[in-house]
Amino acid sequence: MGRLLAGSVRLHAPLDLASTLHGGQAFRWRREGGAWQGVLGARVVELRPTSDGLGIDTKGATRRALESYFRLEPADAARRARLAKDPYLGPTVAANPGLRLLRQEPWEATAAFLTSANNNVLRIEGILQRVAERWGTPLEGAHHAFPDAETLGRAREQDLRAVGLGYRAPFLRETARLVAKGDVALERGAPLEDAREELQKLPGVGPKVADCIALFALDCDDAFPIDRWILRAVAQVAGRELAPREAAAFARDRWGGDAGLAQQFLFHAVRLGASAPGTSRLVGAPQR
DNA sequence: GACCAGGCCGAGC
DNA sequence: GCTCGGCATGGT
Repeated sequence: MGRLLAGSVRLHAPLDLASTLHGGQAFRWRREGGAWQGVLGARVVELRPTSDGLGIDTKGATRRALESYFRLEPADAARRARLAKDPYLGPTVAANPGLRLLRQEPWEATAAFLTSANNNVLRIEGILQRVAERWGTPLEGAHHAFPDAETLGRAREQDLRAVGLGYRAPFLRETARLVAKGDVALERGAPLEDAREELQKLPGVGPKVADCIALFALDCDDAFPIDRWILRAVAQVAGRELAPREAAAFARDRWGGDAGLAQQFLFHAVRLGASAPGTSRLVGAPQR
């Protein structure tokens, strides 16, 4: 399978594939033995840690594409260094050098996080897989490209419901139509407030989903998506319960333009804690 | 059989 | 402006 093997690239950077690709940012990567397989654009990509554990061997994508997707860039390193000095977040940052923010394709991220509303990660993954299998272009290895907005805008609502979208089916369909028509632009480079306003024109996209799209696809590094998990994590940092609006202000004050990456560390830490009873406290949080 | 999941929408104040 | 109920679905 020459196409899958093409573009072999070795990355030398701390890159924890499990926490990054399976940590609530992206939903279409699959672990195959010791490797992770997914789709970037129209190409199947395979990622495998090197035997020394210090790098990643990749197939199917260019170095440029991978460095963009995993944000292997100076600005990210600087962000990490600043967060490492945060008294609460520092130990978590130091303990997880390979946890990264992703720069995903905007339309797929929009569809994915619209699907994520009031849903859980396992179901989101299943739904998006079925959407890709049903409407996406087949690729090698039983993978599929994610269907474009025009295609999903033409899908029948009952078919979208049948893959598990439930009441989100008409939202996804109408959102796809608006994006396909160009009525709503999914473009990088706009300030967070502008991106949020534009994204929330889409049905099924509210403040939280808009922040996820802005952070994980549109380069809004100050976006701070607040879900139930993050609210719990921020409460730990702040030492008291906060309303979502207060939590947003807290994050803005404390982490500013680094809030998005801070959020990913918080999400990782608090979810890890939830799956390991007795360790829910953030690494480095004060004893109370 | 509740309750929860990376919430949003529309109705009623 | 705000709060609140409803909502598809599948797993604990």
